[in-house]
Amino acid sequence: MTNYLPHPPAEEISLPAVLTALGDETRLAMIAILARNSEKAMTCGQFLQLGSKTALSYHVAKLREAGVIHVRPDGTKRLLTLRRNDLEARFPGFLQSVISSAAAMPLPDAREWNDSNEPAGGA
Amino acid sequence: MTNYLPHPPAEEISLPAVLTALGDETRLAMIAILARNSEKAMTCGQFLQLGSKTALSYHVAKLREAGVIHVRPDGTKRLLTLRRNDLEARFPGFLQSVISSAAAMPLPDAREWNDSNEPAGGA
DNA sequence: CTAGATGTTCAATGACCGTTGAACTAATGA
DNA sequence: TCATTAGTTCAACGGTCATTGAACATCTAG
Repeated sequence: MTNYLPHPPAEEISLPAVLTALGDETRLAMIAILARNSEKAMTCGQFLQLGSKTALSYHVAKLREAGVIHVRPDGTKRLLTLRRNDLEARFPGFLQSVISSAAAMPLPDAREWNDSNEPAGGA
Repeated sequence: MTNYLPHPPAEEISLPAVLTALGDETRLAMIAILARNSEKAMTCGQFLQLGSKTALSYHVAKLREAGVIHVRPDGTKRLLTLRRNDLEARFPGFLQSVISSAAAMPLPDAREWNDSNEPAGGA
């Protein structure tokens, strides 16, 4: 339960805050990608297609502070996961409808996000 | 079909735009009220509890431009209606989940919005 | 016509947004 | 130890947001 970064408790997640957090093309794309890969927790680096390191850091913080994602430090990385259960408990049906609709959207930067974009062979 | 003010066609309603439009306490309260009184088209004046005339005009324009509401001039008034069908067609389940969640929220200005708040006695 | 009611437009204002680049911290691994 | 990897922090910048007050338009009623 090592919880380094501040996350709002589930009961305090605010609807306007969540709507604002998702009302940005980049962040909406992020949660669409997170939803698609919900099995394997992703890192910030997986989203570099969507913006610079600095911009990503900013967006990740926004999503975390709004209660949309959970961020867990793991070594030098951050593991990102959607707070599906918390959001479903608070706003039933909401996240799923957003994800479904967002999945049909073109990416902001129009690059393909492979599901298999592991460094693979390593360096 | 007299359509004076510019509304985006249903197919062009954008999810980020809708999310941004709803990510404001005042506008979220407006659509919650509109949803509650969906039988009787409301006027801008019905929302004066939520802000000044000028602010309301601004928020109504935002909601209209995002495709969330339809605005029809009627004499000196404007009749506002939620674009339920258009939104449901484009983002299934989305609006309903937002409305349900927003209905459980406290009002921004914390005043009671009577369903029967006619000016009655006037000044 | 004059008054009143209902909204709009405009300029101004302070606040916040999203991005950038440079500098920085922290963990990994040879 | 030293370099690399992964992400953060900071100051700065231009842009947009939400609000205000004053002036304006427009329709309805008498």
